[in-house]
Amino acid sequence: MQTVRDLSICFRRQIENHHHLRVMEESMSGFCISDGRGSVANNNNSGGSGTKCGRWNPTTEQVKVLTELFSSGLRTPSTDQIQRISNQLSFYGKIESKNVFYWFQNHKARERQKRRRLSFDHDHGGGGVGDNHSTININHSSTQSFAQLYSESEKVIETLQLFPLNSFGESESSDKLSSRVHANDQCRDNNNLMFSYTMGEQIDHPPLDLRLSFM
Amino acid sequence: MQTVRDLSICFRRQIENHHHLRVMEESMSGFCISDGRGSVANNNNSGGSGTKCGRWNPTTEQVKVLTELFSSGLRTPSTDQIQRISNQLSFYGKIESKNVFYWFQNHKARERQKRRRLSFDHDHGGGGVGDNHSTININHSSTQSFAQLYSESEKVIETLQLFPLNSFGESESSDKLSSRVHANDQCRDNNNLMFSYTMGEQIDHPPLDLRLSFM
DNA sequence: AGGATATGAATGAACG
DNA sequence: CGTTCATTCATATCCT
Repeated sequence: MQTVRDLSICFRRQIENHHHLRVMEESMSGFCISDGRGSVANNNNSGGSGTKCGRWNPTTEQVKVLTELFSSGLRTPSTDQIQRISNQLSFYGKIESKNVFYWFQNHKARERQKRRRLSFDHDHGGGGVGDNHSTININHSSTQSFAQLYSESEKVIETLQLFPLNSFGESESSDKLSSRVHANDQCRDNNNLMFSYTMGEQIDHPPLDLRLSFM
Repeated sequence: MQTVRDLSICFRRQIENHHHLRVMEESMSGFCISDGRGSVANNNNSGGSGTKCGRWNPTTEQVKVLTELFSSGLRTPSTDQIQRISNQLSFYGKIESKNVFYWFQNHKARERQKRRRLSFDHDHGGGGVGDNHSTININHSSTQSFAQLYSESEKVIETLQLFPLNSFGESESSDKLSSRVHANDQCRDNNNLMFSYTMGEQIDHPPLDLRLSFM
């Protein structure tokens, strides 16, 4: 399943077909604190499915669908959408809605991170001209409408994908950054007096009167 | 209008080549479920070397106490309580009141979110294990005694006026240690349960309805 | 074998 | 309060 890695970078690049297939059959439920690293390496072929447990291991089909959705512009599915997607994907193997949730969360974050890194490099490398427009930045947060589209005609999705559908007139106005709390006082530790217990092991409990200290 | 977020990110992205310090304080207290963030436990204080302090990293003891409080029924501590709790927990390591505030916010929110997802998953995937479908509800499973105490002190939960109050001018100010006004019911924040989620439409959806073949 | 990378999962912090 | 972002941890997988 090394496809995933590459997929994330390009938009809609066709997933490399893998040999194989192999429906999944896991059915292990919930958690299964894998006893140790040694657990099965399960280096099966690309199927990548039947992992032991403990962590969802998406099927190639699942990844494929998710990726396509993502490249279609879906970035932050609503709870409702997550559910639907999850239901759909459960066909290919075990999956929970939270998996879908995390998947999008991670995917989005990592894409952003990547881009950030790139622009960062550019900033230091060249004249700072924003020449890297290679990214579309679909920032339409209107996931709701998307839900509609999604559930009805997938054709429209394509539209979304084509362009932001949102004027760029929006100014950044990054002057504000007021930030209410904003932990500005960082690194203020080391005023904790006395030794730190945590080292060796359990300390008794020191001030545990919390509960009793109600007013 | 991205505000602080966009700006702050660029600065943090550097501290990462760190390659795990993974202290792994062995032996701790009995078991280490390693809730996500593993068990870095305190990397703050005690050494002060890293001073990485970008973000609060709760010690196991802190988490433990917070969790107990939560399971006792405390969900939205008042500023006052936050203060107290923070003070108490500072014994175990660096902590600020805002951390406590956020902790409860997050924990509460995630509890709900999880519950929501679970119900969904069960409704459609698992074959209807429990219904437990709506109306959240606090799970006072353990430490009932605390619940008792807190239910009295809970006072008006809605007093959650944002915390800024970093001014620790006065000390504990345990002046009125008996302002137990009324033992009002604490669980007033668990009455939401929105998301109607129309049952009718999403039911089956043969697994491949996602027709993403648009491209 | 072991390091590097990819990525699932979790969570602190913050926004609207 | 519900969401979203950023960061970190834990693994699985890949690569040398």
